[in-house]
Amino acid sequence: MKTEKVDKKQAILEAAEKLFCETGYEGTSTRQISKESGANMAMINYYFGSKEGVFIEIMNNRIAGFLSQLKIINEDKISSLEKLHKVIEGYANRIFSNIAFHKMMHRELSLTQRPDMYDKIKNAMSHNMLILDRIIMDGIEDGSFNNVDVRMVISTIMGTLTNVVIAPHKISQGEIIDLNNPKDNKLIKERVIAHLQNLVTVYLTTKK
Amino acid sequence: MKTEKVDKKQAILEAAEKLFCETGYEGTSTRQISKESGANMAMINYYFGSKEGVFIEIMNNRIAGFLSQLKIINEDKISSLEKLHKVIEGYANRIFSNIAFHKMMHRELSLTQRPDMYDKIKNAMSHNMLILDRIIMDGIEDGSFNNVDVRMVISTIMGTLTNVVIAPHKISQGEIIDLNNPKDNKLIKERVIAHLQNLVTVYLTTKK
DNA sequence: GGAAGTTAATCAAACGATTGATTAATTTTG
DNA sequence: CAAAATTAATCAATCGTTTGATTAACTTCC
Repeated sequence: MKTEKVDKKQAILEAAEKLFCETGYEGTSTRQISKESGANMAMINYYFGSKEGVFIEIMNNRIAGFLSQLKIINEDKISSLEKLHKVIEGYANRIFSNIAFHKMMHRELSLTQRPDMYDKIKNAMSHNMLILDRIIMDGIEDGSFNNVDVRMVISTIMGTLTNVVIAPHKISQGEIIDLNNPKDNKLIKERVIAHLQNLVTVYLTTKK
Repeated sequence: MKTEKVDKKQAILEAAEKLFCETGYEGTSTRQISKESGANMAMINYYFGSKEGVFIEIMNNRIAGFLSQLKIINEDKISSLEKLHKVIEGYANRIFSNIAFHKMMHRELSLTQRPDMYDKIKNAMSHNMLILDRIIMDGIEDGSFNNVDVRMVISTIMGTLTNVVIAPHKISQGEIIDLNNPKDNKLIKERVIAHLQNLVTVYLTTKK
């Protein structure tokens, strides 16, 4: 029996996300999406109205999941430093579990075009930055953190994570690191988590 | 007299760079480049062979300048920490003096497409990372630096700088930061330099 | 020195291919 | 049967590139 009953709508979304990640929004044609998803071209407009509609839906889905995660951490009854460690771990896990999408997000963020998308990503990011901001500020105010440049520390945390997944990876003892390889992915992820946690601990809590 | 003699070739390069930075490679048409530069469409292919030829020429020009800068620093007779501080300052100055191009570089780096361009950027980056690697390794070997995860420290330095210029900028005491505004640009640049220099000093030289 | 030859630079127009989108007809489904 | 889903065919618009012709400046040669 061939009751494959693959949801065409979902198939389009998945194919489009894959292609957008690989070749960018402009670099992906609706015909490619059609072929990759197995759906007829017209289905794209039938379900999403337009190519941009597909893009927006993908972004909305992803960002929705992004937002809810970190709120809980900030309400834990733990020290500011422990909160920070948890946030770093949470960020890293999310980014490393979908590197391609994270790349795409940054790509679209660096374009002045598509202002609605830019605003959406910007808002999602700002929200995350706000949580980090609050945690670090609390730590400074209760005296457990040094009086650092909060905004810059946030840039360091987020920038390091982004750089690790985007920047070209060097050879590690003769073998090329491939973040699509689950083993390498896990290894690098744990390395950057350990590094960042150690870094913020030293930088924020070392007394002069 | 109508000897305007504007170098069309240069005009195309400048217009294309501006447009590529603003709307991306795929998002920019040869007709736009033609209109913006005042040159006939055919001139693009006449001088550069193709649209991609223009892109490659722009990249080559920029990267060429990028490479020579940092070599000198590493040959100075100063401490590893001072070298590191100088490199951070050098990076920051270069990035902040041409933010749009730096964005474009990162955009193209996140695309698996256009492998020749990817390789070019990757090589340029790798070279810079190698210099940083050498400086930090030397510091570790002569005992002036802690035994840190060198690759991750490099990601932190480069990632922080990139994040500051790419990530959306928050409101600072009621006013929006605009890195195209020379005053804001200088301010933020000095902030991130001070932050990174302080960060690496604390992280690399603080004894446990 | 001036006619003849040669060159690079520039142009408008057109090329075939591809783009995102839409139509109208057909099939599937409830 | 009617509504929803799917299809092939087609749309106008735009894409990057190429063409053939023209201009203007410079060499070459007698």
